[in-house]
Amino acid sequence: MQTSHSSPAPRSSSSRLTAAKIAFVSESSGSTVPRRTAASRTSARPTTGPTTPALRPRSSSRSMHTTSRMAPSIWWAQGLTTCVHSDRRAEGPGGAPGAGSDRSRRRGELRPRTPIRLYSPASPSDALMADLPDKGTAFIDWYLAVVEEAGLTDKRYGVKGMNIWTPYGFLARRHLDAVLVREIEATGSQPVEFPTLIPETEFAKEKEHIKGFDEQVFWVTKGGSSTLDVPLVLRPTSETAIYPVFALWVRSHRDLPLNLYQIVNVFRYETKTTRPFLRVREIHFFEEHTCQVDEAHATERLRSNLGAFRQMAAALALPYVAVRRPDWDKFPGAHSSVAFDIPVGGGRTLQIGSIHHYRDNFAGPYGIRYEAADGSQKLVHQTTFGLSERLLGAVVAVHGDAKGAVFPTSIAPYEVVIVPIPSAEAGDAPLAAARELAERLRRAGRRVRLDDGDERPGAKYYRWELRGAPLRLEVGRREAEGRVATAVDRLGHRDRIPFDALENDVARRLAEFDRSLAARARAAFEEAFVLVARLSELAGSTRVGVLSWCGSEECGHKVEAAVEGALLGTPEEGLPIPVGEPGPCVGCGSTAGVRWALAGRPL
RNA sequence: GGGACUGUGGGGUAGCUUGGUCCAUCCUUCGGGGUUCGGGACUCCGAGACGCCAGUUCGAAUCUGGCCAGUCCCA
Repeated sequence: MQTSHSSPAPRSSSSRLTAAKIAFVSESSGSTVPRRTAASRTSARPTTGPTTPALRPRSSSRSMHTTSRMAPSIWWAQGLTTCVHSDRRAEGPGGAPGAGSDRSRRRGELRPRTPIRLYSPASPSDALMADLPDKGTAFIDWYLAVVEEAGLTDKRYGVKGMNIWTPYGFLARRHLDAVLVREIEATGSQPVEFPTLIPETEFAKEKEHIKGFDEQVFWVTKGGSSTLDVPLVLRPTSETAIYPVFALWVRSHRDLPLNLYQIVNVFRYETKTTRPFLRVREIHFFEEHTCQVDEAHATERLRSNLGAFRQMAAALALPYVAVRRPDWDKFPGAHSSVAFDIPVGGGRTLQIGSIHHYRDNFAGPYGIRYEAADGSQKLVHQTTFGLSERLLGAVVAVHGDAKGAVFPTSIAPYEVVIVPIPSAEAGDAPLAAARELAERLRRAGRRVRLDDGDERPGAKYYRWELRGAPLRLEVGRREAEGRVATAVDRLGHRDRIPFDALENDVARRLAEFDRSLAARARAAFEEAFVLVARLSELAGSTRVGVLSWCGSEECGHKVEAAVEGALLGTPEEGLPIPVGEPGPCVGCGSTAGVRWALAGRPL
């Protein structure tokens, strides 16, 4: 099919430049942000030229139900004066369902509508709350609505699967990257960055690897109007970019181990439906590549990676299972692969990272040899460790709730949001107090945002809950006079924080919030697995199945057919339910070589 | 790879079947003014769209073709 020459060049680059000029004014550095700068006033509106195809909204039958109101115009870049308010029905005259003409009714039949049950309020006060699809019954619609309405991404870009990192999403990503960098460097890995383009001649050296990625690569075949002698691959991952150079760098056992990582964008031509952060064509990718003296050291390196990931996942409060993938689902070219899977509800799972043992599969074709202490020439054993922006999607998917996103403080764009409550009688006091608190928290190293926009306080509460800010400080007349702030965390815990104890109490509240968030995620995680003794129990299961498996591919495929998903592999770490010895294989009844395995439906 | 469907302001929509009453409806949004502010404020004024290109026609958002973009289903 489209293996070569598939470069979906956007039509009108000039119109996209216009889009790029949209002002990104205020999401930046954390603290106080002036309302409505001159820049935002003048450049906020994209020009509506005769044709701006790249900016056209994509429409779908689904999106009409989901990301309705408050789509990301650039309210997030302004003084945040707009509100999330929605008239809940959008059914003024003419909007009422069923009131259309014959034609529209006919069309309604033609267009299969995803039945979306809107969040059903549990109490009258909740009725005003979330206007999001229900997370439990319409997960993907809920997810899309949250990432867009929270201002984490803008997918209105002319290339499918290539979305825009808006300021709020970019900040979250930057903090996420910082966590990854901190933990991987703690294990002695060093940063590098290799080029984006790979010559076809290098790309083609490892057969399994190419077979795995061949259908997913974007090709660069021309420079200007002349055809390139050697076509270039836009890296779908960087093995083939890095390993020819490793062959130059590694000469002696004294050069080993070589532990390097990079955080770069990689490109994969996804043909299926794309989802922001979860399945994209331009991937924000973390990849560690190492060379070790032998297999034992490589295994040790992977053990170290497991430890690093444990720390990363803990920082994100994400419970996960480390699962050894079956042979037919290994990374292309790997000897073995262990993936990190998380349940995201309804029996669905999401792979949020993986580590791979290559043995010398790549070292051979790429000639990565060293002279050992005894003078012999040996091939290195290699490992890799891969993570991506999916981690951000996972944070939304796991922690998010009926009110929207929820960020752990480790990667929250703003840890603390301060909302002043002005009133005629209080005058400037609330705002002055809010400024004081913001400045002190900023000095204390907190990421803080003072929301002094024009909206009413309640609108700001809803917005920052949707956006997932861990802690909100409310400062009105009472707080200003009593010098005690009202603190409400994203899980609803309410507290009072004396101005005098601000820095310490905020730190304590944030720590408590993180613990609560982790506990909530952990509780859901523990409910997400179920022991399964028969294949028939897998059909329609809303949990991840834990079953006995003989290890054969044949039985593996039986399992996959039964779950209408995948046999994820054998759990090695993190399975939250106690299991004893595996019983007979659910596929063939054999008791020889049985091991536990997980069956789920990858998202 | 095969099949089906959809494209109307920033977002969601009405209008399309039967072409004219449409310099396109309503909600939201955006800009400006005023009054407000302890859980999604109100008000006044203003702004913004028929995916692109051809064709049919006196006349196209509406019909036809191609293209582009997107969605779903099957392999």
